[in-house]
Amino acid sequence: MPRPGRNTYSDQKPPYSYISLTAMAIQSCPEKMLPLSEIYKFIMDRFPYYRENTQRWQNSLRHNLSFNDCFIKIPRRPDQPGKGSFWALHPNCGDMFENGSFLRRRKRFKVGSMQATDPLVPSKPQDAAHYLQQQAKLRLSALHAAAHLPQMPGGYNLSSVSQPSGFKHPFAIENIIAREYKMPGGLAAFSTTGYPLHNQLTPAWPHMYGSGMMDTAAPISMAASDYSAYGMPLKSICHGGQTLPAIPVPIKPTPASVPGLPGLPTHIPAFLANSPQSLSPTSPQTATGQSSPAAPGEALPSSASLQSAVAVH
DNA sequence: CAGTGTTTACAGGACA
DNA sequence: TGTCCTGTAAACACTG
Repeated sequence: MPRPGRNTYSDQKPPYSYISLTAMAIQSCPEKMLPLSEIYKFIMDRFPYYRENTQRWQNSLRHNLSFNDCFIKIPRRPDQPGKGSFWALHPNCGDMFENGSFLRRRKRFKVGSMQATDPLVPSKPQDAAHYLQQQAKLRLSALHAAAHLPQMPGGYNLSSVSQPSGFKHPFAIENIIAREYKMPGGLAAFSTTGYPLHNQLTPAWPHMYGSGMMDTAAPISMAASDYSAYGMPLKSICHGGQTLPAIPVPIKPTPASVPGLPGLPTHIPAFLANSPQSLSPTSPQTATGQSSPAAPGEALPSSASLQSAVAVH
């Protein structure tokens, strides 16, 4: 396991498998699905190690996408031209890494043999893709609606519409990082002195740092809502932005999920959502819900809000 | 033609 | 030690 340097081991290989990296990329996007090129971009933005030998690791990554059932290919629709499909995580693949290691999975995710995590989630890839696309539609509508919701006094407090259960997908960078906090020995320092998330994020995610998305006190603005957590305009991800599939997808529905809208919005990784300070192990990033910052991820409406939002549309 | 997606093969490491 | 997972390479087909 590579040991992070004092401030970074940016040029060393990250302690994540391609599956982890890909899952991170997908999870980091509020739409919970990304085209291959955006997955590449995410990894290269965040991990300088992968800015070299691109052909090698990108081939490996593509191999993983095709080979592993935990990734689902979601075809573009006619109104979203472009090359390649979107890739999403299978809704039931949530606990592959529950052994705490993101280098090696506890077990390989197989569609046929997987545990029925959620009866509402189709197990067949095609059905799952369709399911994800439907969820995406709902999410996009919700995002759109949320962006036009009237401002709450003192600003639109997104935490009030965030997932109440605080569920975090195991693939979320937030969880990956958090897990590493708990790791004894080497990786203990990883998250604090390891990847320079802040340093890398700052230039790479100007919209967050610049628009108040990362500012715990700043209300979410319309401008901010126009941008995904990916640091690029939602419109560009959504290819026109009106109907497109790219909406976040629930990985594991929460008990709070509304029937009919299983597990709707989940979250956005905290590293996208929180200020750099909150990456500290001692930071109260766990205080999600109440004082939770108006993070892009938390910006997703709750299931109930979603329903009404969708209904409005 | 470049990018994307699929498949096969093999080596190496982790784990039971 | 055998099995499983991961990483890598390569060939090939498809598509915009």
